[in-house]
Amino acid sequence: MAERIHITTAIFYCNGAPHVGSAYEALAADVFARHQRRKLGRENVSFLSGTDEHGDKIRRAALAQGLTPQAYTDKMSALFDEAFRGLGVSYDYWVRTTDGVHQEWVREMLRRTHARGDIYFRDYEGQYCVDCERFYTDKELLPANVCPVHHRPVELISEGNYFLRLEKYREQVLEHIRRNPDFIRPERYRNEALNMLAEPLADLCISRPKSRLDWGVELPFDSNYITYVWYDAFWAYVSHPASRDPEFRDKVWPNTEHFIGKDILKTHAVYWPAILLAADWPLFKHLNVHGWLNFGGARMSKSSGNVRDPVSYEQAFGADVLRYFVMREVVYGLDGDFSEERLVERYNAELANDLGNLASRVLAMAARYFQGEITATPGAGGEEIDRNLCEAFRAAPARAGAMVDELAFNRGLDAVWQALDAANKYIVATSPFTLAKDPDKLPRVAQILAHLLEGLRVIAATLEPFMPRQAQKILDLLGLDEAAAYVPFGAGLKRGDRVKPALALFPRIDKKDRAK
RNA sequence: GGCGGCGUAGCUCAGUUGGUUAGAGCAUGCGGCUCAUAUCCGCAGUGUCGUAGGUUCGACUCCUACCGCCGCCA
Repeated sequence: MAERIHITTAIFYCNGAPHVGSAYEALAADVFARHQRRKLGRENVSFLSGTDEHGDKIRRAALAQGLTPQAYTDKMSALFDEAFRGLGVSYDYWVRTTDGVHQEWVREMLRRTHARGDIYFRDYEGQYCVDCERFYTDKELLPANVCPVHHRPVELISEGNYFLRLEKYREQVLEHIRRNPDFIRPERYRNEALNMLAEPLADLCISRPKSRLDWGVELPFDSNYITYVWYDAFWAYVSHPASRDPEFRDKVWPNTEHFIGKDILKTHAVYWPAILLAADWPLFKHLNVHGWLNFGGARMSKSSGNVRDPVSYEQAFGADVLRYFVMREVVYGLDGDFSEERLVERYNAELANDLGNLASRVLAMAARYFQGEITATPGAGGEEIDRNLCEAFRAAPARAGAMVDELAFNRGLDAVWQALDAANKYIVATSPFTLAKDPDKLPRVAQILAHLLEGLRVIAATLEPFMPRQAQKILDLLGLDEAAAYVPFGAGLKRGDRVKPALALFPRIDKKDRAK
């Protein structure tokens, strides 16, 4: 029986519009998910994303626009959903933390954890920052009791609250990370997590009194309180699929791949595992941590004003071009730089000249010399140069797939481009356009084109996770349906198949045009 | 203050357990082809591999110190 896996992005806190940074995370998870579906079968992969909609920041953002929190989050969640769908992000679940199924699930987990004795009540006094929605110790604060993140004064608040016994699970989480070297990847973040778990942990406050904040999930064991936003949000990874499928907990959840940004490493490497264990849930498989997407060298953030709207890039270049660029340019786990100039450079050199032009010249020759008909057997080459080319086409998908499994998206694309290079060199070396002038040599030309067309087919199939629409366009040009498109090299196109005339898949971008 | 990372060709970066004249892509110059989106192919480069020491027959790779940039924790 095939393995079933679960893939998640972070649940986006929707107090502002989505930007290229959040799109990057969704795109990385989507490329991974699409690849896994090809590998494991559509029905064995569930891919989840959604919005985190509770908490004080949301409530205040809503008020600022004269909306109720619910009306505000309806609007914002739809905005995220539309932006991601427009980029081709293919999640199976779009979870909102304000929906009924989710809230009931959170209450059930609270009940369960409380019954196990891992949630307790005590009085607490501390310096509270409304923007961070958390308490600070005195030494964490800047002079004059100012929040180190927002540089705004904190408030001294005294209240009773519910706490989760974090320290109780610290050793267990630590041990799990030690025994599973790739639990948190890349390794640099694993080391940081081990550091965080090296010292005793203060228990985690998971409630807020309704008198102060009522926009959240009510505690099942005390109606005067709601749960703190993080406790609620984590369970969004679980609530819907677990409510739908009783086998989810044991058969699917342990194979979960979380995609998160490095800013929320601590919550996902320390709090979330403890929350799971306290609720008697197993741990997930991997925490896949990515870096920042900078813009022109500067950190992209709302305060610096260089936040870029992913939709504007989608309109300018197309979703697939944006997807290709961020996956090719950024090393997963490290910070990357988003620059429009780099994007145009890569577009022209790699998409237009290498990929687009290869498709164009091969299809043009097939149309010109054989009216689009394949009159030789693809993949069954006689000469050494043919066998070498076919080997390149066989190796590329395997290599690319292995790289995506390891989150090395840029190297996966590099593997595909090695096959493209081999194809372009093969054309020059065999010169089918010269052979075609001699009618006796047309059988050889047919053989050359058959290999190239089948190679193009494999390349399109391999690129599908990265550029789903353009890949489909190439497969359409080759006249293939879904069943024939995603098979190993040599098993796709057959003698007698017909392909369509060439067209420019990626028209070159003139830099001068874009400058104005 | 503690822990960790990075510093390689003009630009962006590869260099997997130390082993022959240190690589790729982009950009630049020259040549070839004409099927193709003025595309493709070939050739040509340039480097005190952050600095100074050390270990070794041999160091971009290991060790120490320092300089610069950055991250996490406190």
